[in-house]
Amino acid sequence: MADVAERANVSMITVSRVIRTPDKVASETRARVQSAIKDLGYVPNEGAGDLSSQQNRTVGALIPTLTGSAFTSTIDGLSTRLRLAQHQLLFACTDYSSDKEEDFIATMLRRRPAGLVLTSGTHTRETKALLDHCGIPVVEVWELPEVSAHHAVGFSNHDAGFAMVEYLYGLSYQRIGFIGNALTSNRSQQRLYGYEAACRQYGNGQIRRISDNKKGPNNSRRGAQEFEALLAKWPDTDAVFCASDTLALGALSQAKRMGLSVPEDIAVAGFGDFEFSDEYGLDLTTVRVPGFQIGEFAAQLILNQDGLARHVPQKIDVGYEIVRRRTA
Amino acid sequence: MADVAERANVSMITVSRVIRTPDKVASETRARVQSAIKDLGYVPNEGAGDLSSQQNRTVGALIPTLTGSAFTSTIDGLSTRLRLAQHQLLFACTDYSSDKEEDFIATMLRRRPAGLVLTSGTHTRETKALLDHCGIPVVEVWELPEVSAHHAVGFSNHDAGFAMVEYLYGLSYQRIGFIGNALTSNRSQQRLYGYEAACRQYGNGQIRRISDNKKGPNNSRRGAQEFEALLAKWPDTDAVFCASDTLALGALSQAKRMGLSVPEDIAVAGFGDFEFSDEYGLDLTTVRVPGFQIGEFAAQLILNQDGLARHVPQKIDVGYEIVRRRTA
DNA sequence: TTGTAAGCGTTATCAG
DNA sequence: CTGATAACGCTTACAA
Repeated sequence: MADVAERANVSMITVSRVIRTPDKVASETRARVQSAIKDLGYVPNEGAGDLSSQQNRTVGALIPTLTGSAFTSTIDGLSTRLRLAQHQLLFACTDYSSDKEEDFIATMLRRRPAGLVLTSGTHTRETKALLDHCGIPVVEVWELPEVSAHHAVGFSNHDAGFAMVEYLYGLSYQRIGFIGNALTSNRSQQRLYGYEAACRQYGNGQIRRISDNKKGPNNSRRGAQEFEALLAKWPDTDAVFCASDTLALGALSQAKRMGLSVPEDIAVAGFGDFEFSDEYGLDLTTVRVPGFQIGEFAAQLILNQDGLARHVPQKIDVGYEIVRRRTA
Repeated sequence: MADVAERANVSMITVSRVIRTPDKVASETRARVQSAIKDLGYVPNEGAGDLSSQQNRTVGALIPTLTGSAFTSTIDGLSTRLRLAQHQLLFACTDYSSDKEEDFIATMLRRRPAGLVLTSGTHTRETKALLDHCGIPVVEVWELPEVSAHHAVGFSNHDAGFAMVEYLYGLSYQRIGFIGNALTSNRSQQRLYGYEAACRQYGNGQIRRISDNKKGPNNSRRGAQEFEALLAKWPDTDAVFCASDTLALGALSQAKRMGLSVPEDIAVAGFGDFEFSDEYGLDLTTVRVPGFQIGEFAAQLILNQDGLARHVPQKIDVGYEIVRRRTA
């Protein structure tokens, strides 16, 4: 920057102004500085600028994993919206580990980001303390906690689960099972609660669910295994609600192996409306959630807070939608 | 930091040492400083540290999009490996736009990252200039350019395409088509070239491909459309090689709609071995690539360069694997 | 083992 | 409209 200033015969602060507030510089001077910048290939050091101005155009985001994840569109949305505001995204995968999450959050906080976007409402005690004292906006996405000190952009997983099971009952299915490891996240847990509530309201309240407490991700393999176990235990099950489309894919796969036709012998419903869900004649009935929008809203929320003293945590409900296809 | 120093009755530099090189501080002093840090909830400002030490523990990564992308596992791998080295990931989605790419790269460079990971070998003139003069290691992933000023971690898309088509000829398929928009990336282009080379070597050299020059992503819809158009033009086609599994999914979907059975009437091969590819009796024959490893290697390459003067660009070939399943 | 002084590259503040 | 000066929070280099 000193070189640019010298070449343009101005002081450094004028170079700074040309970059940040071009209007406040005489057009002649501006032109001189701009060509000096170009000639020298000068790239401003934003870190130094942040330090000096006590601002930061960085936002941190944490996701369990990206592979086969429902959150990819949310990250796309975040990235897209942040770019428009000249902000950058610090990103990390926690791999479903609370310890890694804590580690990542602590590390990100050292960069003094303008905000943090999280996909997990459950944190270690240490993490909570970090979050409560860091003084930047924290946005939880893909859920809508009743009480929370932080912002949230999402929807009611309970209500969405309830709505899907209600829909199944409306189609006259009577003996509905639940597939999915509810322990992987609060989201899965809430979908399970929604399922249970609907069973109580529309059915006889019986819960059909293999709760083996096995750890592990909600992948297709698990969907297939739980489907098989569920039918072994309750052979007259006529529908299953899966906590994710990936689980549903496994369930459909297993149904096929077992010679069951869907939805005639058994109906299958998923959650998420993943890319593959309406393809290959899969035609999966599922719950659609506006993932990209969630990312955009989360970014916007953080951008809005910029510089503000802390105030009331906001909640944005983006809703959900039952997508009726062939499997139920 | 000044507060911590005062509370522990030491100078700031001692606090700094306790954080960065604890061994170089007397254990008593260290304990005093550490408890002061804890009491005050002090979080070091890494940006300030970077500025002072002229280092940076940040790595930038750019991919077209995350949704339904083959690169998600690579980002997971990057994030995982970087964490072990206490580095952080700056991430952005270019949305297949060269202009956005240029914008993102310019913006990231302002943060003075330790390195850059890119998924696109084709850049605007401006971008190339930026990359050549930025003085940090740049790693191109998912391909292996013959000549390049940058590092690369990937595999030969040409050879992988060739190998798959060679495999199809080995199964006695004779009239093989290609599905996919080769213009979306150099990777698709190379896969097409590989297909063409195999057709020349093992077949009569005829190229069956709908080159409508339509822009747009290689999604399932496109796979279905191209499949239909291909068969309309060459009804006796007995196999298709798709440039991605997502395209293949669309092709399979369309085959089903057209009442064709796979692989009896027509074989279908994909590329990528996405999560869904061996599920739901889809059993897609495809090419597997170690995406996670690519990310890990790319991170490692950048970490290795840290502080070094620039030297010979390295190329790491992670290979590929034909995954033989039911569709071909 | 600890401390002092200088400086990293930028911007806020106040003057002119 | 432009500039001088003093930070921003930390680390290097050198001293003690």
